[in-house]
Amino acid sequence: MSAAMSAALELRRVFDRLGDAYDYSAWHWQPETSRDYVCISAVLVQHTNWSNVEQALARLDEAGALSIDAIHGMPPAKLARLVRPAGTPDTKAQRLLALAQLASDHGGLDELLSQPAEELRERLLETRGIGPETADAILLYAADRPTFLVDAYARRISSRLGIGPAGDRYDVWQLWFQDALRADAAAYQRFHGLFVLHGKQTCRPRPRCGGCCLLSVCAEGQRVAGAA
DNA sequence: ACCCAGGGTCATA
DNA sequence: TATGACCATGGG
Repeated sequence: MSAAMSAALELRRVFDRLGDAYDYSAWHWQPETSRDYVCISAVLVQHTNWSNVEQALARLDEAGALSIDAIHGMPPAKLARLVRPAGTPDTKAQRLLALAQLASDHGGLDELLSQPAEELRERLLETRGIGPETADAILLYAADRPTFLVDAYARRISSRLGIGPAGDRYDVWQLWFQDALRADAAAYQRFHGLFVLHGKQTCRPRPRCGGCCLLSVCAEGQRVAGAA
């Protein structure tokens, strides 16, 4: 059996178990989630706990600024005040403004997102503060394009299972996942959501093993007795 | 009082 | 190419 094939089988098993263990409906980026919400929260969640993002989103909502249009052209200091709970407020305000400007340049968010996937990804990556992961979050959840969203959990969980490529290059990991798992946007959304739901739980950089994770290895990286 | 978070950019070697 | 500093708030 080829390495790619066994990786695919292993990953399918992992997602089956995660799907049994976690309630995917609790995941916050659902198909019906608005595009504005996805785009804004994708920026806010950079290196940030989701609970902080929620606080920032609530403040934006109160201010009537939970949309790309409303953010466009807003004074940076004002926007920074609103997103402060998400951390690095000045940086994130700038990034949101850059994204809103990009949308405006293309006739609005819907028009921007309706471009072919490759062009859209290029435009996003040219935008200051939007790197590969944020771009793919927007592609996958706001534009509904099939792209594997690689995050710290996807890498960490896979590495601890003993699969996945060496190193941490985004494009390498993405190709590896996509080669192993050919799927549509809905499936890639689910893969990502399940990785995060699980990863938040127990997959710290330096694992402290309190109860074991639901995969075949515990958070310390040791095999769990009796696990499949 | 730590450690951590679903990144990205920039400076250095 | 690869590594480290920096951003900065809130939760465990």
